[in-house]
Amino acid sequence: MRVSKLSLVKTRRLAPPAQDSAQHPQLNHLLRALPEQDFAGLGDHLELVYLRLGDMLYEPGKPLQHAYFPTTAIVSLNYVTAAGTSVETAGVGNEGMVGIPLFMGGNTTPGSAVVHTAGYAYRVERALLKQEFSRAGGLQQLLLRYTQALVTQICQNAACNRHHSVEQQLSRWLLLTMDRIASGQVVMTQELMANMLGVRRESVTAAASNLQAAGCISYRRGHISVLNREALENRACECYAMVKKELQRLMGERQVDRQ
Amino acid sequence: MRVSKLSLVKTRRLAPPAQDSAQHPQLNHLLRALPEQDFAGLGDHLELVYLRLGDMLYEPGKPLQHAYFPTTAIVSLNYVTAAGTSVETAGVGNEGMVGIPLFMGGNTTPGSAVVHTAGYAYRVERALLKQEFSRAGGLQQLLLRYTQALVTQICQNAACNRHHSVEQQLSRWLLLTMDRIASGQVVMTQELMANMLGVRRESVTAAASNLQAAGCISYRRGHISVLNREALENRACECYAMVKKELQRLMGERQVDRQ
DNA sequence: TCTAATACGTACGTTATGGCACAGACGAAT
DNA sequence: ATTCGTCTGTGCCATAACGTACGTATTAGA
Repeated sequence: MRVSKLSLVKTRRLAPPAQDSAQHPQLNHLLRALPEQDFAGLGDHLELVYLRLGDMLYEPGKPLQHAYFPTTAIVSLNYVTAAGTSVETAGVGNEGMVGIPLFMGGNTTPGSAVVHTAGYAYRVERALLKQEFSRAGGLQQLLLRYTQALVTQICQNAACNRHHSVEQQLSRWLLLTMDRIASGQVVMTQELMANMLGVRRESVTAAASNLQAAGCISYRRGHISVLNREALENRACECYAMVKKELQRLMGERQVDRQ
Repeated sequence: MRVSKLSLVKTRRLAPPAQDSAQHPQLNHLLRALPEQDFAGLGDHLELVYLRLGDMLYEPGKPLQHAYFPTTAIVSLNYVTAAGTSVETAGVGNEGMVGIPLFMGGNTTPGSAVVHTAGYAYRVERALLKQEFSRAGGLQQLLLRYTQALVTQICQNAACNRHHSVEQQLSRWLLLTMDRIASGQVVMTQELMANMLGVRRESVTAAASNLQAAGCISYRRGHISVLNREALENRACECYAMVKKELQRLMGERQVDRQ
């Protein structure tokens, strides 16, 4: 039985790089989009944390204590089946927030949230987030909008899992991940990518090999770079574009609606 | 290319049965769970409508005009891929509501909502729902909780699509559907079920045939009955139980939280 | 520089599902 | 009762992805 290794990641727990000073809440798109008066309630309580690869931000059934707004970290929302296999239902990077159930009222989920790209995030405590959310102001509107974008991503994943090939899915996943990082290089083993996609490691190897042969990407031992973005987009299914478009529509330049 | 026929359903558009009088908003679990003072704002504006098989309650990208609270109808939330294939991302029956994007702020979705079991629903107009939602009272809490339950269902579907067999998925789908109807009999062709699950009709035939041979169900031309529920649950993946449990946890007897 | 651990490549058989084609069976309407 | 449209059963082949096994390459650290 093939079992997810996500929760077993044994990794060099690198200390956070020294340049914390380069971090700023505005690097997170949600925090940046927040009108000043709404940000005020959170600002003082934002805590900068370094998230290491493999850190589990929340576990199935356990109450969440914080909401996280990633800046350079990327977090994967996972489901693990009874048989031990896993899938990523959605990814969260600097465009979003981890901890939706906090304000939805459930406090827990049957899924888990695991860091798949180490980096920084700002976090706030559960009680404060709930309090600010209940003010029914800009924060609430923004978070609800974001939730809808997240739901779109999850739906698209469900469709993608059913109908698209591993190569298409890998392409989609790479594009979505690249959009969340500044470096232009994904640092991740094929084994971990396979866990995200819920496929065999060998299938990822084959797909990556194809993509490299086609000149879309280049990779070496735990590092992937995109060489030709357009070509990669052509090999991906429409799911990438759909998710992107919907995120743009919901979170884009549009001001928070004052209704 | 195999294409979803959901939107092409050509069906005898049966007139609604005469016993409308048997309908009542309380048949919908959300409306029933609503505290009196919260229900008051909606009550007068609820409109009873009969939903016919194949009716599309909303289409990709088109603004929703109403929210629907099914009583005897069942609605399928679908995604259609670029290639024309489809999947159900979630189903909505008397336990829920169709039209989450109304209060999430997006007004539209990239998916669609199609009636898969004809029946009744109460609906309210978009503006009214938004207004009542923004009161930040019991209705808001209830709808947010329900949204989380729905998200759970979608996530579970995503995992299920990846890892479980057609037979397991058919079993899960049947159980979820049975829970939403009073008659104990699902009225639906295998072709439509195949569209829901995003698989071939022949795969459904094979799976249904197995389940019948095992004594779990019995079926004839467009009608399926469950003979042995426990046996069917054993053949389903854990996804059914997970979704059920989470719905119970979030929406169960618990009173709306007054925080 | 060597070694061990880790990551990636490849290969072979198995299986579930898909695509397609067509036959048989049912049931509603004439 | 017959007819015709619809639904279901079955068979055949193609293929994508899986399970497993093992070999090779790269990197970190001694």
